[in-house]
Amino acid sequence: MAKAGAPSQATRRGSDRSDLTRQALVAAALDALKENDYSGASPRGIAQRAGVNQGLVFHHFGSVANLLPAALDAVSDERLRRYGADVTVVPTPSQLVDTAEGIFKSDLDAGYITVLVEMIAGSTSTPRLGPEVASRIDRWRDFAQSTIERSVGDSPLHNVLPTKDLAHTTVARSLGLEMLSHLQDDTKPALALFAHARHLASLLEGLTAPAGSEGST
Amino acid sequence: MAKAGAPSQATRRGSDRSDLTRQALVAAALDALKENDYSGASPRGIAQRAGVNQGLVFHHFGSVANLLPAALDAVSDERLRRYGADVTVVPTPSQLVDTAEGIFKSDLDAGYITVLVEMIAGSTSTPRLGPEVASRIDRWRDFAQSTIERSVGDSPLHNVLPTKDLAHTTVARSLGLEMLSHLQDDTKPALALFAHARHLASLLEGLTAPAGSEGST
DNA sequence: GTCTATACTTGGATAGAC
DNA sequence: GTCTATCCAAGTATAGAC
Repeated sequence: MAKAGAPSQATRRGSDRSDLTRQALVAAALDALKENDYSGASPRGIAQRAGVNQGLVFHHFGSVANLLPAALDAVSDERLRRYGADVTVVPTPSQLVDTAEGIFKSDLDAGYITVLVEMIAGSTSTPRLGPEVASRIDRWRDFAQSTIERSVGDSPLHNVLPTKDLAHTTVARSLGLEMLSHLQDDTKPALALFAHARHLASLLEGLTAPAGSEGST
Repeated sequence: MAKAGAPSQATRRGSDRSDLTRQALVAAALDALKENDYSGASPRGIAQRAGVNQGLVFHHFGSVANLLPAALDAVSDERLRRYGADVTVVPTPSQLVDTAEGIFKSDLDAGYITVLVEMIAGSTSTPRLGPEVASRIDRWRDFAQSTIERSVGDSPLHNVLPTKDLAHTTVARSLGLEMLSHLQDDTKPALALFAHARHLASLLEGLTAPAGSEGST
C-alpha cells in the first residue's frame, strides 16, 4: 500500500521524472516535519522544499495525509533494515544495550523522533494517520521482541519472560527518552541511563556465564 | 507568572468577568488541543469553545503561544497537587507501582497526554513553547524522584541508587506508554506491564522485609 | 508529468466602537 | 472588558495550459 490516487502505471520501470518527483516530495515532507511542525508540512511548504509545484502533491498522493505515511515508511524501512543487519547473531545483554543506545543516538541525530512526534500529534486531527503511524511503531516492537528472544535463546528464562511486554516497554521507554532529550535538548540523562543499563548487563553476564537475559529499568 | 500583556490589576480580588474569561479561555484551549491538534488550537477555535470573542485571546494573553503554557500549568498544578497528597507517607514498592498506574490511567482519561504531545509537537515551530513545556515535565521528574527517595528511605540502597536517573526514565517510560496507548487506543500492553511490575515489587518486599508487618500478593 | 492561475477557507492579529 | 469589522498571510484543492 502507500500509493494513493497515483498513476496506474507500473510500480517499477520506466518512471522517468515521476519517481524522482515522488521521492523528492517524500524527502521534502520529512524535512518539513523536522524543521516546522505538522501544520507546517503543507502542500506549499513541501513542494517548495522539493523544488516542484504544489499541485504535484495532490497529483501523486491525493493529499498530504497520504504522503505522510509514505514518508514515514521510507525512513522506517531504511532504519529497520540497517538495525536488522546489526543483530543477526545472538546478542548478549550488553549488546542489547548497545543496540538500544545506537538506535537512540541515530534516531535523534536523523530527526526521526521529531517526525514521529509530529505525526502522532497530527493524528489527533487526521484520523487516517493514527493507525498508519501505529503500524509503523508495531514493526519496531516486533523488532525489539525478536531481538530480546534471540538474546534469551534457550535459557530457562525464555518461558517466564514476557518478551512481548518487554518489547513494548522498550519501545515506549525509548520513545519517551528521545522525546525528552529532544525537548530539553539534552541527551545526558538518557546516556546516563544507558550507562547504568550497561553496568547491570555486565553484572548479569558475570552471574549467568554464557547465557543472558534482559535488564529492565 | 504567566500573565502576559494582561491587565495590571491585582492577580486576586475584584476581577469580575475578566478572570472568568481567562479561565474559560484556558479550559477551551485544553479542549481544543484534545479534540483537534496543535494547529486546531487557534484563536478562533479556542474563543468559540469558550463562548467569547476571538480578540480576547490577544487581549488577555497576547498570543496563542502565551495561552498554551498557562493552560498546561492549570492542568499540571491540579494533577501534581492531587498526587502529591496521595503519597505523603513512605511508599512501598507496590505502592510506587500503584501510584504510577493511577497517574497513567487518569492521564489518559483526562486527555492530559494528548495535550502534552500536541504541545511538544507544536514546540518545533513555536520556539518559546519548548522550554515552557520542558519545565512542566521537570516538575514531574522531581515528583518522581522525591517519591522514589522517600520509598528508599534509610535503607542501604539510598546511596547506590541513581534516583534522579530513575526518575527520568520513569517519566520517559510513562510518557511513551501513554503515547502508545493513546495512539493505538489500547491500554492492555501498558496495564500488563504494571501487573508485571507489581509482581516484581511484591517479590522485592518479600525479600527485604521478612520480619515486617504484612505481606501482600 | 508538470506548471500557472485561481477559488475558497482558515489562522493570526489589530483598530475601533460599545 | 468585550464585541464587530477588517487586514493580511497561508493552507487545501482544482482547472486548464504546456
